[in-house]
Amino acid sequence: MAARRVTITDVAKAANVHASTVSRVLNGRAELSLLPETRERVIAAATRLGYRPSALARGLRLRRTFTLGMLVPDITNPVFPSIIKGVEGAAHARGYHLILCNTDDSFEREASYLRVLKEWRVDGILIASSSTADSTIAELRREKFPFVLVNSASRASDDLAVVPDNRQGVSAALDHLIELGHRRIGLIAAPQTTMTGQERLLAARATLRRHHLAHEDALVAVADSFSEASGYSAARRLLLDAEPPTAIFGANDLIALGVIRLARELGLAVPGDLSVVGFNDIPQSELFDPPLTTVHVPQEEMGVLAAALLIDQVEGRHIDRRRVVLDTQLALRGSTATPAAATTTAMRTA
Amino acid sequence: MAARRVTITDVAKAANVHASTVSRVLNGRAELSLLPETRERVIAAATRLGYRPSALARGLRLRRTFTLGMLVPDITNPVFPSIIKGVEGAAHARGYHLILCNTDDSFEREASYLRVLKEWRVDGILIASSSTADSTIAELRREKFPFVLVNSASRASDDLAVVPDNRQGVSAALDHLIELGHRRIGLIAAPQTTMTGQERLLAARATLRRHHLAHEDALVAVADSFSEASGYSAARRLLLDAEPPTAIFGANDLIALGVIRLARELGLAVPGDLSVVGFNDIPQSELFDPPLTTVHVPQEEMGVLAAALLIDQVEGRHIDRRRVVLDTQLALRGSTATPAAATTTAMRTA
DNA sequence: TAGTCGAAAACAATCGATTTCCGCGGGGGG
DNA sequence: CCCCCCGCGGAAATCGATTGTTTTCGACTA
Repeated sequence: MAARRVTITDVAKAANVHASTVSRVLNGRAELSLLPETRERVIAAATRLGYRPSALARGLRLRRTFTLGMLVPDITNPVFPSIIKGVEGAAHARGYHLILCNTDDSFEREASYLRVLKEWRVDGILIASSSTADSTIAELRREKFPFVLVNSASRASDDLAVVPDNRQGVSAALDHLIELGHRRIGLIAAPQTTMTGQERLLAARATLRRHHLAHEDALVAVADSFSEASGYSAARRLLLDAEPPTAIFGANDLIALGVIRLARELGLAVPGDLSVVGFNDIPQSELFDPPLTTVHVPQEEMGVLAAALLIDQVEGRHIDRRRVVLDTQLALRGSTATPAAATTTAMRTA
Repeated sequence: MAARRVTITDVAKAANVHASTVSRVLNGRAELSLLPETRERVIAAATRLGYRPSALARGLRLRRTFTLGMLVPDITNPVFPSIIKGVEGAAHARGYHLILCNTDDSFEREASYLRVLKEWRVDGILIASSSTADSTIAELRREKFPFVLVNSASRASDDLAVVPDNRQGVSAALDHLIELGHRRIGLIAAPQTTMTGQERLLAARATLRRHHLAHEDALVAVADSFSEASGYSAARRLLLDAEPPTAIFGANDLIALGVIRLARELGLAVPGDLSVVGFNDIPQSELFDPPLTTVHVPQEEMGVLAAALLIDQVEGRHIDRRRVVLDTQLALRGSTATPAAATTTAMRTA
């Protein structure tokens, strides 16, 4: 198959020196006393032969790979590409690259990938996979393996993490609905096996309580996953009820889009008959029908910060904030309106 | 730092055998005459110590890593996550994993990542990066390095590739517009430095010619990239013209969305004043305002097939079709209508 | 009883780098 | 004149696995 790669020994032979000398020339620290002439000869030989050191051999010897692993629950959820882009950019800028693993929301694959990443001796791991089993993280923690949580935190507050301010975001979203005059507000929570799911639901309930609004069970549905399909079927449980809500808060944008899809199928106008708010502000949010009102999260920045945090840890730099919480901001768009508008707008859809 | 990993020697010591014996027990082929008792002892020791072989060491020795590399031009373009998901799933099922690299449409990063992937001795490379410099591919070809092109082909027809049928797709899209009665059809092409860009523009021109329609230069704009922003600014050049088109075909969905965004800003109703068609059928296409009429491409399947093709090549299996061309299908949705509707619908928007 | 055979497991080379430890030769100081 | 030190670069160990070759040892046969 592929032509034999050129090794350090080949270069050494070509330059008439020992392999160790080649190594010294190519990555010796500041002037290890090498004859400039030798240095040049080696470099010439290396470039002439197109020498590229084997990352495998180097990693084995150095016990470092300059590689980060990243676990993502579902790459087709548009939040993640943005985060990944941030991570990737920051990592690249600091000389690291990324092995990306899509766990498909499966515990099993998550565990399997985690093993693989360790077998590859990645220098650190980024976990965006919100369903991460606590035992998995606990193991990393126990082994003192460098890792950073992105987008979703863990229970243990001294794990390194970069997360959006869920409480603030959720609260802003619900305040907005309430201010518009909504009283029957439905909540579609994300799976309660995830921290994100728990936090957002908790924050939502707290906000409703603060406004002295009932939050009956009939107004809360828990989606099976962070996907549009799950949002759709969870929404069924709220909207087919005898007394449906006039507004729904979805734990993320895909869930909110699922709600909108169902609403459309049921002939409900959004926002006329039903206001919908999401969370994340995924790309193209303002091009949806209607443009999605949602909680903006600085996704790419989150990725950048997470990568920086991880690399700092890997390189043994001092870390002053173990948990970075990013401000969110409500993006007001077209999917929310006063409940009163219901009748007039319904006409158009009918 | 992390506790020292347990190595094969540790297991050997614990089981009171030689390291080579451990290796044979753990991955020796069918019965190399090992005492069952020894076998059990080794396995017990390995599991007790939680032994995980070092992929680095094994890769070095085996000259195989069971790892594939993948180059993607822009992970935030929603086509790619779907493709990646397919690739990842298929690879995982066959015991491979994926190093994903986002080239950000930069030649330089592409070349840099390609080097990195080779340094890591990935077994093969998937290239979805449509702007791939021919020289880059030529090098892979010369070195007989296994690679497969996904989503965009190369000029050399015997490179392995899995691509959508651009000609068929484009033709269907334009046939549809023409059938609706459009005569002034604008084309927003993708960068002509990419094969995809060239093919789709060529196919579009051929289709217009087949219908005996003029395709003046004023009706063709070339976007700088496959992004919404580029689509937006390219659209300016067509829509601010004295005699703007009544329909626009965008070389991909993001470009089409850029057109729609501009149209909206200009107060043009879509599809009333302007019909828009895209290409790819990215997720959530039917939730846009208006739901996007676009050429459906089986994205995940493309990824699955590409991974299978690459692995077949890597494993030396026989390959019967070097280029797999997948059928596309026009997804008729709300962004296209007869040009006549222009006046009536314009009212609503105004 | 000596010799042969074969199963079981140890030995050692190898993959391709990095790095510690030395050796060699020459210059300077005592 | 001898010794020490320093600059340069070679030798060899090491990282953690895999695998071809030997060794060991017990059993069986002549």
